[in-house]
Amino acid sequence: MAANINMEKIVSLCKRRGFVFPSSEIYGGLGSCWDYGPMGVELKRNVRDAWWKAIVQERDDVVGIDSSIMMHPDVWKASGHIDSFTDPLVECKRCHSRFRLDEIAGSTRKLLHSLDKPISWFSSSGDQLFVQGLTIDAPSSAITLKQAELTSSGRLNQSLSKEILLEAVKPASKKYPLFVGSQLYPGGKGYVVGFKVVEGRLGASIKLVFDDIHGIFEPVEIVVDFANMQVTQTVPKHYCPSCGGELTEPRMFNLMFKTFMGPVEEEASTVYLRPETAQGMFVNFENVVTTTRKKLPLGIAQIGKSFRNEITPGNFIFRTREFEHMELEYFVKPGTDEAWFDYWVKERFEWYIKLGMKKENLRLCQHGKDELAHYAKDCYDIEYLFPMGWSELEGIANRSDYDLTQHAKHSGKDLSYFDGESGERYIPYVIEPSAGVDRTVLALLIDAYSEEEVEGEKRAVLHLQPSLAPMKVAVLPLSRNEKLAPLSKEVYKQLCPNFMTCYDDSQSIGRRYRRQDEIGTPFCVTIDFESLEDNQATIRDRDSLAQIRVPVEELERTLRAKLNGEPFEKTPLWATRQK
RNA sequence: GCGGGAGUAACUCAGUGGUAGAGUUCCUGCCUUCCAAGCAGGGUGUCGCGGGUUCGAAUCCCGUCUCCCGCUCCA
Repeated sequence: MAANINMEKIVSLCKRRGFVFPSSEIYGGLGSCWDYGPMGVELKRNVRDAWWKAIVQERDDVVGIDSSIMMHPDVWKASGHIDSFTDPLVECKRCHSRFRLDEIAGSTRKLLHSLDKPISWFSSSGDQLFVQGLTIDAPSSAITLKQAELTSSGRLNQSLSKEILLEAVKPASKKYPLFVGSQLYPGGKGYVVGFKVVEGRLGASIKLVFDDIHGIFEPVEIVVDFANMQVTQTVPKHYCPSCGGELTEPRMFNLMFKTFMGPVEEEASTVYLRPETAQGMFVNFENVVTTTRKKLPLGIAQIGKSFRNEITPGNFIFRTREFEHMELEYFVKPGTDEAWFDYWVKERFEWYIKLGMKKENLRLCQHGKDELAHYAKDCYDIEYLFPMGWSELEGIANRSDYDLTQHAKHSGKDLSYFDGESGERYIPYVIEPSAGVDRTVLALLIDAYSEEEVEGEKRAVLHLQPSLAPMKVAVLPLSRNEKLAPLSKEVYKQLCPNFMTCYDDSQSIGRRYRRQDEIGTPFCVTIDFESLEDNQATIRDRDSLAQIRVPVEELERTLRAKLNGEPFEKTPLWATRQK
């Protein structure tokens, strides 16, 4: 992404040129919902088509389906979405940050996973206070003291209550680990923490809360009781990872949209809007296998809307509650899954480059074991450098045999596959590349957008690959002079059955070129007065501004060749003709 | 939900109590006009909504709605 591109520019362009509008705008808009306009719908359709072509059309091992958005409620029980899409959330009472409870507690590791022995020793000399004996199992080089507060009367300096960064550095000596100020040192096996006490005396006790700055480790609370010369350690229930504050009781949130099937709400059964299209492929696995007579490896692909009641959507069309998925479930023999996983990671990454995205704006990112979804054995993200930072375009997951096994269990149907070649029967593994259409559209817009100088004037242009451009050709009479209209209209009529073509005769020719640049139209066909005599028209190339002149009857063939990537000659014709 | 920001023309925004503005865009006309040309015209607004204060409110007060950003999440 170029440095001068921000989201506002893209949002503004989308609004002005008819790519994306806020949903229900005359009513003030609806949060996180967006409508695609005349240009946007073409671009989006082209993205879908490109995916479908690469995944279904050009492969003999993948077929498509289109399953319904509402599915049997038991599907979501089997898939695990009822459980894992229902996240208990807690909120910090102090800074009001919100977290998933399992992120803070369940999946985190203990910062002080063990104490060799209860902390039983401390000394105080001069103006320093030392606590010794903490054994910290922390690979990270820095942890933070999140909180230090007096818990009984005393005169420890208040400055201890502000956040202090504790850095692990080498001890000066193994025998006598040193401590200075508020730094934490690894002392052989354990750690020693020392605090500078400005005003302290026996009779006070102090509570310390330690936390890893990366938020990976569970916070630990240590109370040093000076009166009784005791140090006690407790693992507090939960503290806010960002400020160390107290958290509220967890509340349940279900990320799935719920609705009712049947006209009377009370009597109707609850159904969910699908949060992914994948389950449609799993529940139809057997249907597809038997009707297509395909053998494994076999992929089932689908493009369609999904719905997630995200706590916080945002970043334009990047995260919305209603969005469009392009998902492939690729069923393979267990044991071959890892090779196929690698294959699809590579294949999918290449796809974005083939769409014309700049390679430096794309990267692969492997999920850590901790971040894996409930069904995943391994997962890679394809990320794009959006204005707000690297964010995910697509996830490629090895879902193992999780889904088919779950559905077999819940439905009572045998979903194993009989491999005629080896004579074995097994539950296939699944590799799932799952991409977001809207995100891809956004990334393409950002990637294609550029501001350039032409003859000292600025122009905004979308360098979209021709296959993606909403309009392929614009027919532009040089002026609105009535003599030019008949031939121009004739050319338009000739081209529009073949390409998405628009016609524009308002205002100056230069202005119209700029308009087309801004929506990414690759070619403009200009009819001038000479055309009336020689029956030739000019084709102007969006990227190079070069022009060529071809007979009207050759336009369709030439445009088709250029749209398919035939190179354009470089001399700007108008420049040589004018002077 | 919490915090911050913002709602005025299609877009970007100015306008701190006195006739609602600018630039861009858009439209029409003229011009044998090739990269946002020129000239001449033109259009646009419940100033987010509802109350209140005031002779008078885009402006001050109260309420309310919505959007954007962050937290969160992940395609």
